[in-house]
Amino acid sequence: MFKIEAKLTNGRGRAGTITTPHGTIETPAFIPVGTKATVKSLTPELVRDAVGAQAVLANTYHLYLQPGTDILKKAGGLHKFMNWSGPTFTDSGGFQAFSLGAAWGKGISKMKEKPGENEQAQTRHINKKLLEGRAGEDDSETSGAYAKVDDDGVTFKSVIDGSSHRFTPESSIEIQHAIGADLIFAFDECAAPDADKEYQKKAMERTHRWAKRCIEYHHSANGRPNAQRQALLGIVQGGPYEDLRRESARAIGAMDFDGFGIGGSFDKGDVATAVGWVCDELPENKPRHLLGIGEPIDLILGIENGIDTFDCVAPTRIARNGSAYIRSGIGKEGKGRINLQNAEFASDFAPIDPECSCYTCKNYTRAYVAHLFRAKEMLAATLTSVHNLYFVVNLAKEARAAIVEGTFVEFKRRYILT
RNA sequence: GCACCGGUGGCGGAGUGGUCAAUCGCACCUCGCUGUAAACGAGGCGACCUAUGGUCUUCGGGGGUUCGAAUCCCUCCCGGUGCA
Repeated sequence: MFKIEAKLTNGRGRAGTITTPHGTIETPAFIPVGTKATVKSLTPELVRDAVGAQAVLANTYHLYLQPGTDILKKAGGLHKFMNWSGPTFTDSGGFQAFSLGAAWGKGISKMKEKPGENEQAQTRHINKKLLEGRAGEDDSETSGAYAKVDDDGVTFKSVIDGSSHRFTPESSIEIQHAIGADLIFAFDECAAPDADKEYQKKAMERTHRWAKRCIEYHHSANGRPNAQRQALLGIVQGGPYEDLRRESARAIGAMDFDGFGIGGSFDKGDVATAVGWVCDELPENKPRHLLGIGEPIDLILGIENGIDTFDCVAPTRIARNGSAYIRSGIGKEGKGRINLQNAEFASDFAPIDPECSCYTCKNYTRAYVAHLFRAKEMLAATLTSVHNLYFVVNLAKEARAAIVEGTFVEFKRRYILT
């Protein structure tokens, strides 16, 4: 299923291929997120041809709520339903235990500012939590407005209609079998970045127990049509702590998974370090997916540290919110992105990124896209999403070529000014 | 010509003697977004200063009443409606 073609001599990175029933993924690769069986604002044809994506990743929780498992089955599975003929992933729904649970309403993401790095941001979060009376809530279980975790599974409220639902490792895998993606993820618990080490350990151990249950259920489901064709990836947790990360990678790495996901919360700016710990412990002959991480700088450093595939909502989300990636400034004082809604771009008739050769940059100007945003036209999101996704997809492709050709150092230097 | 209603910050529109440099919405200016609760969220938006405070100038123009006016009175200008 996974084949390594080339490796870095002075790093953990590798170039390879993941073979699936719906085609091959050349790695490293960026996988666009299509949570509800759609990459927001794009047609599958744009995702394939304009973006050049090899695979997409959908979400079990969201598809289970809407349109529901039965519709996916009747449609003949995710591929047919959304008219995407290439490889697909589904996330297990475990992340929603975090985003709809501990993180709900707190304005926090899984990326934590390192202490002292941005005290204002930290203070803002704390104040927000105090204002909402949430500080210090919950003890043994992670709970929030829409999700509550216990040892057996997670109880959810639908964000659509408030109805109650429950996921367990078994039910998550069962639903993922019905959806029929080529690569599916074990059901895990993503602990909040503000959780203490004790809780991170607890969530990690729970994730390990759930991992075993996922494997058992997956392997026992021989009668089901999709099960044997689907690759099951286990998820490493452990938060920002090296000992937990290594412990988790060893435990998950020893289980009978087809590949691995690295999930959970990280210290901002230190993702690559944590990724390195994990990849040092994981078996080399299976693919590694970094869940939910994918800013350009993270891609470059993640690839260097042994990641094969990435998914991330950032390219499409910031696109819809008016920001576009540009090559200059990545990882340095420049931000590596521009906010097209800033006044300066209203009459800037250059392409979004002068160095980019995507469909948007070849045909449209910053001023035009800026106008679309101000006018609240849908095309703004489409054109900017095409650019941002092309940017990260292409970045991973360039990295792959650089690994194969032995020019990764030069590749890295082109983007990151050191 | 007479009568009535109305003129508030870029726009719309609150306020109708002190707690008003003036609620709110839009626009505008920034910032943030990392397994999508997200085409979203946050902050700013008269000027100046020895800034968790102070000073000055603002509610069509001018004048007045009052300790104090966007708010009351007089007058002028402008807009709308009605009657001749």
